[in-house]
Amino acid sequence: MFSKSCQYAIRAALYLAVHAVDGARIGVRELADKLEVPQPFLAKVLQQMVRGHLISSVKGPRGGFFLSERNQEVTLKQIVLSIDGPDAFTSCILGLPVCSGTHPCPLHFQAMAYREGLNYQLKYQAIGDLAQRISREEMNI
Amino acid sequence: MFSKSCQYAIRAALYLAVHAVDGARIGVRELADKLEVPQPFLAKVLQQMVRGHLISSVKGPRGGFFLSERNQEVTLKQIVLSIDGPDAFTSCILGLPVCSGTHPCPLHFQAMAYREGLNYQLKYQAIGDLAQRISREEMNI
DNA sequence: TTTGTAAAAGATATGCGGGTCCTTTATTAG
DNA sequence: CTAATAAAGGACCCGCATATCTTTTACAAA
Repeated sequence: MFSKSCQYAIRAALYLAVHAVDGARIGVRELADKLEVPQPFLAKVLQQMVRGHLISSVKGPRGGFFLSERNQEVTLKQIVLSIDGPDAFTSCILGLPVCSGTHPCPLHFQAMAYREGLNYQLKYQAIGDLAQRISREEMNI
Repeated sequence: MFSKSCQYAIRAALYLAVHAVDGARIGVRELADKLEVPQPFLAKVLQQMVRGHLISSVKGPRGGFFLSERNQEVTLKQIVLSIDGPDAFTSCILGLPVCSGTHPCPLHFQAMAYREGLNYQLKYQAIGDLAQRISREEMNI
């Protein structure tokens, strides 16, 4: 479903939303440590996210990554779109090049029903909001 | 979601169910041709399916692949299980090693709803039945 | 202005799913 | 029995996501 990059991206964004509060910044080191993912690779994903304006960063001492006000409004869908591209939700589950409502594959409608459901969720989950739920319910990231 | 191997497997099984009727056999050549997939790779997938008793084959002249009575009862879920293994539906959508109802990731319940629905469909779709729907509604395979 | 720090950037490696090729074995038609 | 045919099996290759390493750039504190 999601690529490793995308999974890391989502988890990193959520971690920042929960922990990089009140102007605090978090470095790759801590981030990679807490998420238990390879540090150099995570760094790549993070800078890709910065370029896509999904998260923010400052260099230098006491620098690191964080979420601006605007970043808090970013939805999970935007992250997926930015990292994995637009095909993640639209491509045929059987890999057919042409598969639509009018020319469906045998699994088209089943797959669509459930993907649209998830799609809808991601579309309306802003990182900031989700972060509150995570803190409240003590979820894993 | 599904690996290429698994997609090919499902499509091949469905093609056989629709076209390899009345004791007719179909060779890799035709199968690869009609499904528009690489022939040697499809051959691998097919023999894997034979070993898993998902489809049947006979060697020699007029040989090829086909579905026995028993094969017709095979469900899509069995195919997925046999090719992609049991993690296809159970692994965490964010890649967390531990993610369950009691220790959920932030997307656990949304993802579950989505996957369980599809899972249910696959579990109860026998290849033979699905093939009839495909013929009836002239679907792509 | 200098120095330490941390991200950005670029170049490079690796593992594995995906894909190919070649040889062997089984079957069946003649 | 033989020859033709088609699947089975083994060995191999390749591209890309994934991962790493090194150098450069920016910033902040003193």
